[in-house]
Amino acid sequence: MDPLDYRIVDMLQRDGRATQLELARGVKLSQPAVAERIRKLEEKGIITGYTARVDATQLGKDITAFIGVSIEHPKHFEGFARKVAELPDVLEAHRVAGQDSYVLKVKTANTRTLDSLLVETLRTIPGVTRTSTTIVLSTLKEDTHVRVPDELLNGE
Amino acid sequence: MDPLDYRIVDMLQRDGRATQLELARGVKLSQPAVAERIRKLEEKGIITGYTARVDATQLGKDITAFIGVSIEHPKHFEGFARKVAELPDVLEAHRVAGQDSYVLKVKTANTRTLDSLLVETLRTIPGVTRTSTTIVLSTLKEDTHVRVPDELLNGE
DNA sequence: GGTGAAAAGAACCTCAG
DNA sequence: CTGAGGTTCTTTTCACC
Repeated sequence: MDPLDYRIVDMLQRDGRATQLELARGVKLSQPAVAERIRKLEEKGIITGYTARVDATQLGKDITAFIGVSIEHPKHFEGFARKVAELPDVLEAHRVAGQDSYVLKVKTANTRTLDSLLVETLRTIPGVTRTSTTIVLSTLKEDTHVRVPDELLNGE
Repeated sequence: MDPLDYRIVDMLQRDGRATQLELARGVKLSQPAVAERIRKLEEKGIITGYTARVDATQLGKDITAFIGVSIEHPKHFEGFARKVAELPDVLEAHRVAGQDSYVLKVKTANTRTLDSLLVETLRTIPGVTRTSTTIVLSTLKEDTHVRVPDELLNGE
């Protein structure tokens, strides 16, 4: 990983459909050199894929919420993880330090579907003792772009 | 938006570099028909862009955390929003209902940079009275893929 | 590691039907 | 929307530095 690799990663986060030639101009290398670097970045798992960003509201998901989930005993963690991984409205699931065992980020159609997710789905998973839901009123920023520090983009 | 549009959106979320021909095969339309639908989906803002997914850890961000921020009075909301939008380690910022005024999702290098973000940056923004930080221990799932309900992918 | 040139393959746009 | 055609662009390959 040298500064050129970091800059390629940065550019691809800004435009996931950038061509090798465009990237090559950006980093001042030849296009085959960029092709080789991208191949290695993907191989190393630094670039894990490419995706289209979408407006969830226009796909009928009007509610975003964070849900803290308490689980009574660590023996239930694995079962919980397996269940939650399959729920389509759960975009993220993190195990966390603190009161709650997990924090979920969900995008769901409306309050009815949120209610159903909470009481019919999450609370029926073994070990779940409590959920605490924080509803998002408005979103200022919702990036996935992991910024690379300037020191890494230039020369240390 | 008909089922074919939903399927195109779904496929592009899975592979943001899918070609028009690949998508055309997936939805059983001709390639020019798909090109036109994508153009309209972008124009309507349903597809908002394309991005490479990356492994934040390999880019030196070892810590993910959620930070609840309390602000003493709504008059400080706008200033807070402006400041926070520029912080590179803050990937998301949501105004929320409940105790806290905002919830931030951050990815940062280490505990030192997290501490600096909290005490040197966030707590110095006018109106911020309190922050509560929830550190992520492990992540089960961190998608951006907004799943489209099966009813919409097929025929209602 | 990188370059440059050239080949091979796709992608995308246009347009008549 | 389709199908075909043409143009352009990407990507791969390879000899050489």
